[in-house]
Amino acid sequence: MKLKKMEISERVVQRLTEYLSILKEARKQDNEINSIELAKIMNTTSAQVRKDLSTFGEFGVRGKGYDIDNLIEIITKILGIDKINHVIIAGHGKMGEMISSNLDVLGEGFKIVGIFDKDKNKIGKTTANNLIVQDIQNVDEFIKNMKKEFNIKIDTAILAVVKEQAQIAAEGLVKNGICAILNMTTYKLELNEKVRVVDMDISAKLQELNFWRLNNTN
Amino acid sequence: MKLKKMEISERVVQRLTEYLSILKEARKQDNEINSIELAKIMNTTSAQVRKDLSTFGEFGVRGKGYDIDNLIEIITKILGIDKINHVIIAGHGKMGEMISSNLDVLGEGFKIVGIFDKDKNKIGKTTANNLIVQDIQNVDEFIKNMKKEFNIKIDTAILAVVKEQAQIAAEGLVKNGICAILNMTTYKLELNEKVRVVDMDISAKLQELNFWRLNNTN
DNA sequence: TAGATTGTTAATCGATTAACAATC
DNA sequence: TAGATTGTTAATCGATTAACAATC
Repeated sequence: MKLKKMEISERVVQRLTEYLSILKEARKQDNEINSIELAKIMNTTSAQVRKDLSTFGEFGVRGKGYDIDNLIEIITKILGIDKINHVIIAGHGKMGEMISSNLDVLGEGFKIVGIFDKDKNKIGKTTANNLIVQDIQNVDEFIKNMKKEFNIKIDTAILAVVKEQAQIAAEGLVKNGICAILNMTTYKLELNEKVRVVDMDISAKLQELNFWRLNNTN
Repeated sequence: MKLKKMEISERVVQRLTEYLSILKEARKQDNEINSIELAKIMNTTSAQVRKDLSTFGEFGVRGKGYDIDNLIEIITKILGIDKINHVIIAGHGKMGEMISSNLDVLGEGFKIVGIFDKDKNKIGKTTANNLIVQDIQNVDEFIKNMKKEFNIKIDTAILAVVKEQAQIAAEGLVKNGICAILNMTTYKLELNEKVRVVDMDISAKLQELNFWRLNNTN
């Protein structure tokens, strides 16, 4: 598979994840789909669907449409979830626990290999997925060890500490080689721009929703 | 406070929630902030900050900047979280449980007043916040009752069921008057366009993050 | 071949930013 | 008044969409 290399917008990547979810659902009914059908589910135009997909290559068949399995495979590769990506969780409060006891929420392509907290009462406890909560102080050692012993490079973390600890915890992770953070806190992280951060804030999303509920113009 | 009524873009509302979070943090240090400082934290331009805010009115003082408390109050009102918004949770699995036992994640302005599930083993159980999990079949009755007895109108729901049940559960909620849904599932809901849906999908966000990690051009 | 749908170009639309008059 | 920063206009940039040649 040849992928074009170019400037890709955040919007396109967001939609890519939506396409993937839709395609997996559509696959239950059919083998093929065209840009018109995809657009309808996405609430957009067929032109956008075709343009989005053509960002990465030519995956369709003129006169027919797209093979769903093929498209799923391609998007899966583009998102890098055709392989297992090793992830650590920083913070084993309610949110961290929810994830570690419900690994399905991560979807395919991700594996939690370490869970860290700074609370002495939590450290040493075994989690639902049979990992042991480790001292966040030892994250450095852990990452180095995973590399040395298993040749597993860990550069992604889910940040699920309390918001007061978010910045300091994130900085610690970055210091130890983490360059991708899923930020589950409300805190707006200020990090080296080389570090990728994706925010995932329930309260912010609820606020958005509430605004639209109150200003519904539909 | 006069608010201009006009077409407001989703981007602006998203940023509004970010401004609010930043302002609350900044308030710990200072009383005032200007568009340049705000822009720096937001990774954007001061022009955008001023334009965003001026969408809703004139809140700044030329030559000085913005009063943080004032701005917090205004944005809080714009987002409708100066009042309590009553919310129900549909689905009391790991995700629903995480929220109901960790109400802080909702932020200010939201109150969970009902929790529903279809699992007979869960119905009747008392949750961490002292609510009783109710049969999702009775959501209709519950909403009517809240209106009649307490004059509380419930139109927002957090959808935290398993993805296989997402569409059918959402349709049920909408039938009973819900018009705003925070969708915590991976399922792409297809509902009447009058219904506002905000998606909050961990796996999708992880996928996005993974893409950028792999294609880091920073 | 005729019909259908892609991939892509060009036109349109909307969002961001630069620049500056207004004004504290 | 001089200095600073807003609010807003106009210019720029980027994203969406319409339209159509390419082609299955």
